[in-house]
Parts: sequence; structure tokens; C-alpha cells
Amino acid sequence: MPAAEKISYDPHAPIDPRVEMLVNELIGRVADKWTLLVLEELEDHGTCRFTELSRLVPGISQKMLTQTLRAMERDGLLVRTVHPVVPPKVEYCLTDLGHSLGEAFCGVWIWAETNLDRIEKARSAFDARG
Amino acid sequence: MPAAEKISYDPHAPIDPRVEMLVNELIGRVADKWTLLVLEELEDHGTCRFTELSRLVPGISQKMLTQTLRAMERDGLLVRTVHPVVPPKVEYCLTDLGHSLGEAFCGVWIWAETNLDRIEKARSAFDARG
DNA sequence: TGCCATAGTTACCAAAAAGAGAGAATTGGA
DNA sequence: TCCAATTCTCTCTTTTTGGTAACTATGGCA
Repeated sequence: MPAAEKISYDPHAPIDPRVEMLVNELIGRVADKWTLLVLEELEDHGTCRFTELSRLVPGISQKMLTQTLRAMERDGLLVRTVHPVVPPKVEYCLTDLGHSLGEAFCGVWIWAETNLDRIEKARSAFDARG
Repeated sequence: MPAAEKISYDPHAPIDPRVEMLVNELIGRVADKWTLLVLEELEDHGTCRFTELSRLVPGISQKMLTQTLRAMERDGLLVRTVHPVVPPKVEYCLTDLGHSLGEAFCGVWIWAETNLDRIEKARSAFDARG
């Protein structure tokens, strides 16, 4: 919807439906709960090992962590470095692309934090109305 | 993670885990595929009726549209106006909160559009590596 | 010899999300 | 009387998602 070269948001700009579809798919991929949490921890702590991340991200299972990390690696958001030692040591580190995604989501984080109260109130009001 | 008052993104700021959880839940709620698509169409076209939206949002089922609109209404992102006429006429219109969410997501849209190619390349490269 | 830690993978199962399609409510008008 | 138009609402089925737990591989250590 927005043109990449423009900073402002023009809701009436003509849209290439193919690009739109790809963008939507990409956002769906990347706005995933676990992806966001892993992204956050890697921003906070820098390079991390697998078990470190599984401790940092509350409630994630091994399976989900593996899946999430693979998907993020595939999308070029992080790099996975295997050190051929025993016991195994694998490190995960955000790429520039990963960092830029974190920054792009910053606006949404701020929005969510800023409007938490308003939304909780809206919900209460809605639920009260029946 | 980011403090609402700060504009810049400080990944090492102390975090209230309760707020963090709520923010995450909220983003999960709001970063939903259908929510984003509906948000977009309402930004583009302004006030819309139910069937209008179901035509505008490609591939959405009646059920999902109803569900999405209800959830957005509950969160205070849009208002639903029922005109007591026959046949029924129901209009949906974004609130200020809804518009501000659209703007917050603008950065992510731009990120996705800007980096589509890089991500597709990263994927190809990853898949080629086996 | 057997056990430990790390970083997975795999198989199986339960729960949740989403699609399809029918039905319901409304009431002026043919 | 019965239809038409609009906005749901309900049920049934399929798909997707996520969790649990067991298994793998490796070399050091007791």
C-alpha cells in the first residue's frame, strides 16, 4: 500500500495487488508471536545460544523455538553459527534486516503501550453493553 | 519494551513483564491477517458496509469478517452503526484509535515492501543451501 | 561401562482456527 | 402470501498449530 520511497502514508495510492499479497504474507509471517519475542530477546541480549533463548522466551517449547529460528534464518533475519565442538554450540545473531524489522515494529510497540488503557476501557465498555 | 514517552528504541530499557505480556497479547490480536486487511480497506475507502467489505477483502468468509469486525469493535478500532431499515444496513467506520493503528503499522508495511526482494533472495539462498 | 550436556528431530495427539453451507430475522412490496 | 435483500448465526468438517515425550549424535568424565 505505501510506496517505499514515500515516508508519508497515502491510503489512496494505487496498489499492485501482487505486491500487496506478498506484503501481507510477509507481515503474517513476521508478526508471529514467537518471532516477535525472539526478535526482542536478540535485540536485548545480542548473540544468543539455543538454550539461552529457550530460557529467555517464556513458555516457548523446543519445537517452536527451532521452528521459529529456522523460519527467521530462512527470511534472512538472523544468522545461525554452528561451532563444531562437543557438546554442540550454536549461536544466533540478528542481521541488519532483523534489526530493521525490530525498528519497524517499534511504532507498533509504542502504539500498543500507549493505547493499552484505551483498549482495555473499550473492551470493558463493549462487554458491559452486552 | 519501548517506553511510550521515548521515541527512540532502547533495547536495554528495563521492562515491566506484566506490561510486556499485555503488549504482546495486544499485538498478536491486532497483527492478525484479517484485521490488517480490514483496517487497510477502511483506511482506503472510509466508512463501509458489510457486503462492501466482503467484496473488498479478497477471500474472507462471512464468518471471519463478522468475527474480525466484532473484535475490532470491541477493541475500539471501529464503530458499528446499525440503521434500522429494511433490508438491514450496517456501517463500519474507523475510530481515531483505528487510524492511529494504521499509522503505526505503516512502518512495518514500508519495511515489508522495501525488503521484499531481500527476503525472497534470502529464502532462495537458504533453500538452495538445502 | 554408563551417564551427562547441547541442540536438535520425529512421531503422536489435542486444541484451536478457519472454511462451507444452511438457516434466521426483518418487513415493504408484488 | 411469499419473495427479496442484508447481516449475521449455527453447525459440521477440515486444516493448522502447538505441546509432550522419546530418540539421535558426540566426546568427556566418573
